[in-house]
Amino acid sequence: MRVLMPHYDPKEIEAKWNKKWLDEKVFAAHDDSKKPKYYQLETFPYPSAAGLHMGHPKGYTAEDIHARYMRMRGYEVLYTMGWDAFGLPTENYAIKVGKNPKEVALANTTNFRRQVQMFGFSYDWDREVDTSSPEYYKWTQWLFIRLYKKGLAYRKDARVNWCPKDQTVLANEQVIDGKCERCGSEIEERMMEQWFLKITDYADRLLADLKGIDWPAATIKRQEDWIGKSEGASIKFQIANPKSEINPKDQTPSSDLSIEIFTTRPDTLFGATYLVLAPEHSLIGQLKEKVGNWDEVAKYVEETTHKTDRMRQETAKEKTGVELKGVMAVNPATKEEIPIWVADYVLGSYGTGAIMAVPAHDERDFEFAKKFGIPIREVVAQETGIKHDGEERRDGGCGVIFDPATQKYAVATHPDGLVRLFAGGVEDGENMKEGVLREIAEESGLYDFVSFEKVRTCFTHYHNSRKQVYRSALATCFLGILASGKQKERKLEEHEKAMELAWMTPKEILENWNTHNNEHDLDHWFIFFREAVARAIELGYDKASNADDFRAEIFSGTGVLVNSGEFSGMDSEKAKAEIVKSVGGTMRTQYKIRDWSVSRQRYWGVPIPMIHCSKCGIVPVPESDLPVLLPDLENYRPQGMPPLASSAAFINVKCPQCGGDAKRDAETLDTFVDSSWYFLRYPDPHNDAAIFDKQKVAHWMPVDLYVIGAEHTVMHLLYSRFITKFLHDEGYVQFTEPFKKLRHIGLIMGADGQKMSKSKGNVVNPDEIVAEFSADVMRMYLMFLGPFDDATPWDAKGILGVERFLKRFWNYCNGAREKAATGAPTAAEGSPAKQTLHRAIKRTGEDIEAFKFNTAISGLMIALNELEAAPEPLAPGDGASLVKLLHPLAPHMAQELWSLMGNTTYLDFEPWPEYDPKLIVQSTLRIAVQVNGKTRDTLTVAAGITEDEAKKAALGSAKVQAALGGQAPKRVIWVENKLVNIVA
RNA sequence: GCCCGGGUGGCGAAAUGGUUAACCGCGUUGGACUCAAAAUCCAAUGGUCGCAAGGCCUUGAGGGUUCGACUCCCUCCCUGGGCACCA
Repeated sequence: MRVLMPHYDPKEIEAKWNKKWLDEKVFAAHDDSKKPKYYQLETFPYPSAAGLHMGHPKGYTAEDIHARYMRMRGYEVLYTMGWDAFGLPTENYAIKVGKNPKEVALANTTNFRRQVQMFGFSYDWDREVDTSSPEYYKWTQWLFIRLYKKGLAYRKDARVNWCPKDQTVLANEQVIDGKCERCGSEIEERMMEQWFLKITDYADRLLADLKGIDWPAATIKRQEDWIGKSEGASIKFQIANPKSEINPKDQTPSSDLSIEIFTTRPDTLFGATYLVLAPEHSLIGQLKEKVGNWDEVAKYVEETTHKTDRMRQETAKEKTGVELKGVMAVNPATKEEIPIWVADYVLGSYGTGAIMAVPAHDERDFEFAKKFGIPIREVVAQETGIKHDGEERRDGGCGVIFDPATQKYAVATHPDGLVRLFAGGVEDGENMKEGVLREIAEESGLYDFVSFEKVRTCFTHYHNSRKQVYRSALATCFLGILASGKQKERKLEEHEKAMELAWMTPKEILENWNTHNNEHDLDHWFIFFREAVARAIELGYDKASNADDFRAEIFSGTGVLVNSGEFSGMDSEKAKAEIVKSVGGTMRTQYKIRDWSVSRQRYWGVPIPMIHCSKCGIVPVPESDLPVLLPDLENYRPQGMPPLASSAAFINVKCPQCGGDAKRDAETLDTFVDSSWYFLRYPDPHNDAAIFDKQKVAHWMPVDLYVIGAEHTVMHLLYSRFITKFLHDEGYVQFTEPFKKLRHIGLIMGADGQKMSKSKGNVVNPDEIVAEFSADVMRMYLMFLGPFDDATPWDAKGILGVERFLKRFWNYCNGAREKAATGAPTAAEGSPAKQTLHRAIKRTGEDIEAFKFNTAISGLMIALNELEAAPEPLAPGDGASLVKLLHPLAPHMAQELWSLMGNTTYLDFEPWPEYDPKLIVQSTLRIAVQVNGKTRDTLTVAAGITEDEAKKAALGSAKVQAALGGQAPKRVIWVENKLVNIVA
């Protein structure tokens, strides 16, 4: 008898179930459900004219799998869709096709809705939101007014990023490499009065609350970097009365003028040899009368402030600046007068716009000081070697001697074949330089130098092997340039008798001492020598060595203070607070994050609900008058001024406060404001009396799982966190973090491994794939391609494997059902087929929870392969379990199979099958037998074998004996249920 | 320059200290069915030497730790992404 199997027709099946799911509102989330809640959020799309790109269905499929799985696990799942419909691309597209943005947006969302419904995503469609609808943006405006009333929305004249093509201002985050994120035009900078949101007030909390949320570590780090917390100090430098007589007419007392700087390294204060003001610094103007070279300064300020950040960055390699001649500042630690410069390597927008420059310990200051010949004073000695208890202190120094005549360096050679620098301790009554000169003369006889100058200081820990003591020393290195080869008679101590003077190239020297430095005793010599060679090259004496191999490097780490008055000898970290205190400075925390610029001079956005009155100033629109509707405009194109300004009907209004003539704000809000709170609306999407019902939000929030593209790691997430904290402070929500768990979607690349883009011609259209295969096949293939958060290329052939699997799955399930109906025997308790099923139950559930969809699918493929090979089909109940496993991944087929089994329910509310741990345990095990870590045999043994039995069996293996070759085992290692390793 | 990922067959990838690394799938080769093709099914498929049995080699390169390393540590190379004068 031939069984007539139902034909698998995905088009029909998918259309049928998609319609039923929608019509019967199967996935409506019930506020009053007794089940535990689970809120799943996915980035609501920006509905572009191009329709879904591959990234959308990839992320949405993962969420849908998870949502359906959670429903089967007994959760009441809130899972929704909405549209981030305001924004520039829609407006630009509308301009291009000569239509109204509203019309374009409607067509786009309609197309997006059709597409996502085609995939069968299990959304609660009654909760759909659209940021461009007045019902939604009424509350965006309300939120803005609340922020304003708390002083968190304010206007300031600011340098803004202006996109000449889009005719609008962009947030810093929307400028990529100096170009507009959207259209790629080169950004200009303009001064303009703008609305800002004071996110900086929340910087500390935005940083602190990153602890304890389940987000990818890299995303947390990027948020931390963006917030950019620095602990430091601000210190005032008094301006001294001019020393010179450049401008004798200037009688203003200058003692009350001071420059406040911010530094993270107050420990280096004694090394501050000049100050730098940013070109924007207000003090520059105040000093006009005192500055001797005002014209030059003014010209520099003019030039640099008109440079955009982009242009500053492009010329960043070369430092520029002008000294304010005739004005000096007083270093509060050394009381020394130091020059003041204006230079654009200091940013006006960070800290106080002024710095103390410490060229010895800051890369940028070093570069600048070298270029302009400003003194470099070392105040931190690098610590080298390994610290030991009971060290004795003995300071000393060493010399690197260069002979220009032979282009070689002098070192001391010893019978042990190693080389050392000439070095020694300082004796009473000597300073460091004298001591080192004396030691060199005694040890090498050399004394006739053109120059002998200090190179670098280190604080070193070492072991004196001759005296068997641990020592620490402040060690100073000098570079001596030989004038002549004249030598005095050497005066060597007993232990130095074998020492010889040798001349070598740097390469030879480094090769010789690098080999025996096991205690790190000579780390400082290594630093000294490299630095001395770099100096010799720089001074023009050493012409043979390669400047790239020996580049002068400043030390910017922490260490032991030197040349720092009473603080000398202290640990630089510990000295920070004390130095700040001693000069009357204050410890202070600084952030990189800037306030959020939200004004946009475009049409297609939320009108800013503010009124400008000539009498009352800025007055918010009364909440009862919200929403301020976006008017329909004939000409909405930007023309350098906001489009709304051209509409007299919109712009002219009576002041709500005084009743006089006033004007509405003509700008619209950045779309990131729209999307910074949409997740709070889904729990109560149709509320007309409030932004949301507190109870409903308290019930559903926070979001349990948010799946989002990795491109949103900074802006959207930071803004959403900010708004959440604000609403918390206002008493609207009781949590402070909106998203408990976050997962990122890896890109789907083109077949060529490149990002999909129209210009590369490697774009794959989801509509076409679904038409050619089916929604279920496409869902499964998107998940099967690779790990969810990895970028993986789309392989047009690979999808065939998934299609074959689903067809086989269909045939197997129907075949098994019909065979069982004929009364044929089915897989019994304990049979291999039954074991296969239970292993699959375990694996599928675990992998879905861990977002390992590729291995979940692979596991089901393995299971199907085994089931097809099994002699008997699964019994009907077990077949039902198998169908349930498929359901989250390919819901249309699973639901159809479920229905063919005679069920009338929806699988989403059927319980996920439980696996029986007893069925998963194997009765026999395969144990690896290794000899010296190489597997030589495998044994099949009964489960629960003891260590002794296993070892005995392993040693009895002929292969093992052959591999041992007669050697007696030294040791036998047993790893339970896994292997025996015989070490011979 | 700095900070994160990543490098495994012809391809997408599994395995994150333990059963001779490569599961699952794509592709390829051979076979069955067919007049033929598609579809489907069966078998083979890391490299290398060998008629074979079998041996040797293999997770970017080199070192190290370990009884045992794709997995942990160090150095380097390549690659994707982020930040980039933030004092």
